[in-house]
Amino acid sequence: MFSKACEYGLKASIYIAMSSYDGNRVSLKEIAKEIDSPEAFTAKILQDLVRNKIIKSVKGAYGGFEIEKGDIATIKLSQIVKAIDGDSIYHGCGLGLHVCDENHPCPVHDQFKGIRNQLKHMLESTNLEQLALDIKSGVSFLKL
Amino acid sequence: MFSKACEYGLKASIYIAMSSYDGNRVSLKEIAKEIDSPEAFTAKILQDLVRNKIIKSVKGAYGGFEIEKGDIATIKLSQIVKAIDGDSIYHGCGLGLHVCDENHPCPVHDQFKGIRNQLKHMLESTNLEQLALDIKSGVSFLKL
DNA sequence: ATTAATTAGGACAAATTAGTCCTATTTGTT
DNA sequence: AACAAATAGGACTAATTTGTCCTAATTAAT
Repeated sequence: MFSKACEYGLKASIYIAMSSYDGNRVSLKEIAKEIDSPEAFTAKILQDLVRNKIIKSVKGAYGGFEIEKGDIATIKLSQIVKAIDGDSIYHGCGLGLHVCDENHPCPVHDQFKGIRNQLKHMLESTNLEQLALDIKSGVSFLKL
Repeated sequence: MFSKACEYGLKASIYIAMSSYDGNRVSLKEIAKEIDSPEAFTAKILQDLVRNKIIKSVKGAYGGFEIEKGDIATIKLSQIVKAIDGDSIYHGCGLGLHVCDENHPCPVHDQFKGIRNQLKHMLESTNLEQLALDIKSGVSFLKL
């Protein structure tokens, strides 16, 4: 569904949100450890999220990654997915046709429409705070 | 969502179904042309579908691919997807966790569950005949 | 029998995605 | 000023997916 990069990006964002919620800036090393991802690869993805202004980075000693407290509840999964995988997941045709719309639908266009819309809605209505709180309360997990 | 191989496999299957509906066996060359896919690569995918007994092949002159008429309406998209991409699309975790279930859910487990179920249901309830007839009647298209 | 049309399949090549390594830069601490 | 702890980023490697090419096997028609 999502690329590996996107999976790491989502998990990392959730972890950063969780820490930032408690006022703790976190290092790449800690993030990679906690979400069980390759460190250097995760670094690239975080750079990407920083460039897209989804998370903030602070260089130097005691630096790391953080999300401003007030932003945690406003960042939607859709922003992260779009930043990393683009938005092909929304308008992309299920069978890979270059043109596929109401006027010229692929054979599964209608069947996919509902699913894509549901996915889109889910990504646009789920924010980092919800997910971070679930982990803090032990309801969900970021690794294993 | 699906791999390229799976997209080609689905399109090819639909095209073969459509021809078989009219009693016409079709060659690899014709299939690749009609679904706009690379010929040799498509050959591999068709071999796979033959091994999985989803379509039938006939070697030699005047040979080609076909689906028994009585089978066209019974072949579900889910069988094709499973043969080519496996069933990770069903149980695979949205964030790539190795373990992700009700007891140990990832942060987006619940959000994804609905979408995956809808996708599963769609693939299991859509058969090749429906799709082939839509194309024959000009309602949907296999290329462009 | 020979030929032409066709699928089967192995070995390879190209493209994309995933991941690593090294160096530069920044910044707080001493 | 020097050092240590961090992110930034370029260049590289590895793995996977996508795609090609060639040869073998099969089969209908002549």
